[in-house]
Amino acid sequence: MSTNQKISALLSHLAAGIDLLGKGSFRASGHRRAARLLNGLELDVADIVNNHPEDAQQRLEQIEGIGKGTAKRIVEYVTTGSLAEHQKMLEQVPASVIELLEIPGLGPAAVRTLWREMQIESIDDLKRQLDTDADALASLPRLGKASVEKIRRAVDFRTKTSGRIQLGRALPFGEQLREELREVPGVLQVELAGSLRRGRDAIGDVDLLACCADPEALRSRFRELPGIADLLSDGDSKLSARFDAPGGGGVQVDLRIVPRESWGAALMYFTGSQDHNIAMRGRASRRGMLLNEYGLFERRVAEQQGEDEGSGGKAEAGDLVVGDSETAIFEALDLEPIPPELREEAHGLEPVPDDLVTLEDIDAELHSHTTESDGRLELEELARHAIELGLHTLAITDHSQSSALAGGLEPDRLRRHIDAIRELDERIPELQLLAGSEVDILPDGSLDYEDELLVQLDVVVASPHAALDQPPDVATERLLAAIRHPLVHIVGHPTGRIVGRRRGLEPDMTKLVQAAAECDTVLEINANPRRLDLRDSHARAALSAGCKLAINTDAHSTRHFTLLRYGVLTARRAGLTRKDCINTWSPQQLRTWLEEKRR
DNA sequence: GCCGTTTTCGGCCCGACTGTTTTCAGTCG
Repeated sequence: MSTNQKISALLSHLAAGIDLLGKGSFRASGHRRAARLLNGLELDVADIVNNHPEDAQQRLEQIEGIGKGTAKRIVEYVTTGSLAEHQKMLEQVPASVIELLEIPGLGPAAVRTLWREMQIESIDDLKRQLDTDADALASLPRLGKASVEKIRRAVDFRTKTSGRIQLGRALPFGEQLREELREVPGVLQVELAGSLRRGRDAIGDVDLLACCADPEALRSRFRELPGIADLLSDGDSKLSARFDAPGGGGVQVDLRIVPRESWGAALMYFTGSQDHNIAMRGRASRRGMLLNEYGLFERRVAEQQGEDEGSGGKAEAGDLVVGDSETAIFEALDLEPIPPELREEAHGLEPVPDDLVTLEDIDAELHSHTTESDGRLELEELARHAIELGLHTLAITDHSQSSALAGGLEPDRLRRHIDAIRELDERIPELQLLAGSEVDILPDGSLDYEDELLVQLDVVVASPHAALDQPPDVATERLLAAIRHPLVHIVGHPTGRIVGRRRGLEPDMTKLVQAAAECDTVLEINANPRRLDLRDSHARAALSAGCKLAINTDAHSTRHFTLLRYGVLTARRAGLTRKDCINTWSPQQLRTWLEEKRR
């Protein structure tokens, strides 16, 4: 974890403690806001504190959203390694009590009651109480039989699933539900919303938005969807259920039914992010308008009755300006439409480059495997498939010798493989076939083949595969060595993380992206949804340092080519444009770069 | 906690749904 992330986690935790102690919910949400901001911040606050010890506090306060309090806490954490206020909070609230807030349906008030009235201090305590004497729980103030059953189901659900779901599983699942609902007679629109629409690498639940001439037909179809396990709420405009997700585990799905005239406002509202919505509302407000999930309205100040007169009325919605289309709302607020992927705090309401990369722009795959190492397809099958997909360039990059389990090639076998690739390239003029290798970056930063062999390859993708739990400073040097190696073109899945499973390397990204920009070495966004590595925030940092990026599927089979869209979503979240994405280049432009990079 | 062409103090997104109440608090997104 970077320092930013560590402080962010501490502030979130502190916020939860403040909530439980009842010490002001606005203070708590202020901490949460600062935590979110730090998490998405490109620059490293530790650098600011270390490089400018005399005026670090003032420099930090320059950052929008960081005030005196947070600046002070950042300095304290970087210089001492802890936060006194957080320690003090932990003396009053056990960490295991804070964990209870992770159970859906349990908020600060309920957790406080469980803790104070029944000495329930952990999820295990809660499970035990549910098993032995659930009635005692039901007798607590503002609880009851129905609430307790809800909590029981939520606790069971939690033990079955591990939090967020990878985008690669959630998106096809959400799309399938969307198609089922689109078949309901009278349906006008059904769309995915939430973090799924924004293309985040992992999502907490699936949000669906619909409008329909016959809402009851839609509601009853939803209640009967295959895989539904538990209907959580069942109102006129909002239904919510837990589903058994494909491949085990479960996922919560929310369906909201909105009036047609509010479609755009509702889609915008439920797509988020929260920070984006707040920024949009703020912009509307400054322009004398009011934005909510029903539309963009003229703002009218309500006349106050009686004694309150003169104390300033509450703003309320006047005439509808626009509501049925997202684009129209952006335009009414003098903004170019912002695609869902960029509706995050890191992007703000900045203009969007008009050549933001799209799936259709990608014409080259620069990282793929054949049966020669651990791929499923023979060389020629793979090449033919690439042609069917309309690619003009395919790099064959089988594993190097150290990846023994993946059938990595010893030097002699690689030499023969290069010959086979070149021979095939001659035979199929419609595809530019590149002879490459995915060379292991060994733990010490050296590469898995001698330069004499590497130089014979058209393209070298260097990737870390082992020792992925190295300390950050060792990982930084290891990856820097690969980035600076004159024969390396691309660094593949640079951190080796697996979404939600393996943290992977945690190098100093600022140093890596600077070096990559200087050496003209390309960093990969590995499109496999298990990886999505570089992740969005790292890719954004790379772009602002002036790096070029590749989006590769790392294909081991035909199915893997379909994963490209996840890489593109991640790239768009970082703001990647066509010109900075080498997979969009022409065959000649690519060939020229590959050769000139080595001069 | 943060912020300021409505404010340096007093606001902070706000509506739907549920369950426990008997008019509303808590939770969620």
